[in-house]
Amino acid sequence: MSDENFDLNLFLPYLLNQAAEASSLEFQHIYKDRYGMLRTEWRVLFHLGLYGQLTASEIATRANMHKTKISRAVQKMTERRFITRARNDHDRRLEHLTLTVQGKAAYDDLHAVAQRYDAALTADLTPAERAMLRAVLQKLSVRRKSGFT
Amino acid sequence: MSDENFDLNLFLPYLLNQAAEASSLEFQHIYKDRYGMLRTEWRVLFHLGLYGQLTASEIATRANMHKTKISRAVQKMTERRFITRARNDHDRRLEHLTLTVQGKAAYDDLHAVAQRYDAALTADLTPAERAMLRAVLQKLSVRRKSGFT
DNA sequence: TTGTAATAGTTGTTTTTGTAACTAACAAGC
DNA sequence: GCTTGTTAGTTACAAAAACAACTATTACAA
Repeated sequence: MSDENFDLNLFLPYLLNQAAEASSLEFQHIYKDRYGMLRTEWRVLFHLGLYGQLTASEIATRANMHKTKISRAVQKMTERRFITRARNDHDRRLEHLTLTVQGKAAYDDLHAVAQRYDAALTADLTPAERAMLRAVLQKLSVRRKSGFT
Repeated sequence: MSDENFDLNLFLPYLLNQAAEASSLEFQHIYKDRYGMLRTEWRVLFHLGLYGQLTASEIATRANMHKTKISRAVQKMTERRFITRARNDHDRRLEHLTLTVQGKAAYDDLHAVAQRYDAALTADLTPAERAMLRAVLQKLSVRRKSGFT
């Protein structure tokens, strides 16, 4: 139609979304089936597993998720004994989150899966391609403060 | 923690999601602000704009979206006079969708924005990097029939 | 102090999505 | 003709996300 050079599959935001969805699909099934987790919950689990004790806000900032999402995820994961919460005595607004033994076990399990999963996804890429891909994606992940028209 | 080599920002599904979200953000504001469209609606618009007359199922297949999403998007866009529907006389289950003049205008506008937007996103990539990125993302976009554990 | 603003986190309400069940139309075998 | 199965699309209900308003606590300045 109007421009033969433009194809929806070449529009980066669209293409990225397709790739993100497709590549998340199987992994999503795994954490859902094994632990009944939602995407947000899985992310919280990994943040705590990888980076240790964090507050809800810290996770929200690191993961670019709204605090209400974190709040509800933490609530559910606390009920299910994956997380323990501890008030900070010096600033009682803060709550430090940590994985329980059970939470750590779930994390270790999914962490191992994630590594293998990632390896499988990138199996047919050259090391150079892998490195480039990650570098470019990191760049694209930076939230630009708008100014586009 | 357990493996120093594994960082959440190196886990491809996560990284892809971050990049997809970040890179969609500004564009999302544009089609939402200008035409009150949702992501699904924007996608339908582009499919019809780029590929001409299609049925709902065809769009669903091409865009990897569930037919209920398409159905609702089409309904809203018909109300707003962006799309016209026409029954197929030979198979009255089918409905051919076409953009109205207004729909075409919206498409043309957003299409131009998309091109500039894409260019801006990839401005600091070399041509080789751009080509490689798109090729890899296309590969990753293919729905694999599970079989992972 | 005390009043104002800022931050952490929660709760309530509205949108949007996901899933399953449904209607209508066609196809193919008997 | 009649079943039985399949496909296109819609609708209804449940799950999840987005958004705004809220409480509680701290910071800080008049």
